[in-house]
Amino acid sequence: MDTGAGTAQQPERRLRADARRNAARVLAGAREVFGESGSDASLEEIARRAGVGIGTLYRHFPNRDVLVEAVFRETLDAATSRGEQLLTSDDPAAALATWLREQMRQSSACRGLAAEAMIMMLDEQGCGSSTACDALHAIGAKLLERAQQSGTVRADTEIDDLLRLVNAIGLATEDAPDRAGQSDRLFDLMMQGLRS
Amino acid sequence: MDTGAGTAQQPERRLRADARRNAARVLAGAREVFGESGSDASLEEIARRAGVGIGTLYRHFPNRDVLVEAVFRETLDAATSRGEQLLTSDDPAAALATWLREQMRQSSACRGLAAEAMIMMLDEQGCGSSTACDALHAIGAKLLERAQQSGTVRADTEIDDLLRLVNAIGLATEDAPDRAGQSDRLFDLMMQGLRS
DNA sequence: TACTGTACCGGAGGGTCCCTCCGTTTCGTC
DNA sequence: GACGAAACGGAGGGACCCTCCGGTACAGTA
Repeated sequence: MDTGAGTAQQPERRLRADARRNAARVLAGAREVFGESGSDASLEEIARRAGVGIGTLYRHFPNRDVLVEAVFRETLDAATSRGEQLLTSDDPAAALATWLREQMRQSSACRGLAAEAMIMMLDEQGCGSSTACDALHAIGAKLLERAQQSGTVRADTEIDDLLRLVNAIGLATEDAPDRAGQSDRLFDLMMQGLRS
Repeated sequence: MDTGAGTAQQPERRLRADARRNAARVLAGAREVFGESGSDASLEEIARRAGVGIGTLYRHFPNRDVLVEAVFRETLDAATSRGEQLLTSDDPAAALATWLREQMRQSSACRGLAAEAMIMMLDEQGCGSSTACDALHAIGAKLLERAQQSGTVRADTEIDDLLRLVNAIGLATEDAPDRAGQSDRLFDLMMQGLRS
């Protein structure tokens, strides 16, 4: 989890023990509250839940986006490992499809938090400063490349587009009456379009 | 524009002249402010811009969604007429594609307001009470049906899915570095998947 | 035109949230 | 234990949401 430095993974001086503890608490509270109310949940509620003053929350996470990104980083890491695992599959097209579908499922979890966070990161200049996001992209690109080399997936596609689309589907079907069914149909449509 | 009844198009008793005037002002203000700040703009700012008390705004539009929907109704109507026009095209697949692409373009306008509004409506039970939205759906369904009958578009698709996806693309590429290019690529991918 | 009932106006007010600032507390080190 | 620095936490100013109700002005009637 690395709560050693609050926001980013810079030079990183060592934090005091209480600071480390509080950052972890805020992160846990944020995970809880975001999960309940989406990424526009009250930061004061998060601080309350974490048993921490609002000032402390702001010191560690100077704005909402930083906090969302921090909460989201674990998810990113998990997706990256999952991608690495799928890279060894002997059906590259299926591996890509599986990975993307999992991304979509994930993105509509947490009341759209994951999708929002992902799209936010995609909007910044290539994931901005987030190495976790870069890693995810790299794995995705590899999965896509393998699928393309196997000849079953269109060559003129970029992972950035696919991730964005997959997250868009997750987001747009977030509150749909038949969410699972609809997102699956849309996903299939996308995969259909992806075939070469 | 029909500001005769503020929220919906029910039995509609006649409003007093000042009430009608104020509703129109609020609507105009809302269009302005939503356009600048997206659909989570301040309602008080809208009231200020309209030169109207906040209480007046709330009487005519009891909550934010109603106001967004009212602002959005014109757009909906325009899209519906455009669809009717395209129904006479002799290339049904191209007509569908054109119409959907225009929907997408529209949906990323107004800082995502249109897409949010559309998705909101799709989430309610079949457009809820909005006849404008129902009309849009009906036209879209006809366009799709014609394209399907021409044999160039998959038969197992519903207009609801397509509208949702198209709006999702608009929404997800809203702040993208290369918005137009990216949304076009994603749209093409979708259309590719739509071919039978 | 003056009158009157009422539909409508508008803003004060209580609640929530955002974010900053700074006096106080706690940690780590000597 | 003492001390400097790091971190805490909550008060406070500003913005927003939405409701409520005293006041205003419209639209019929005489």
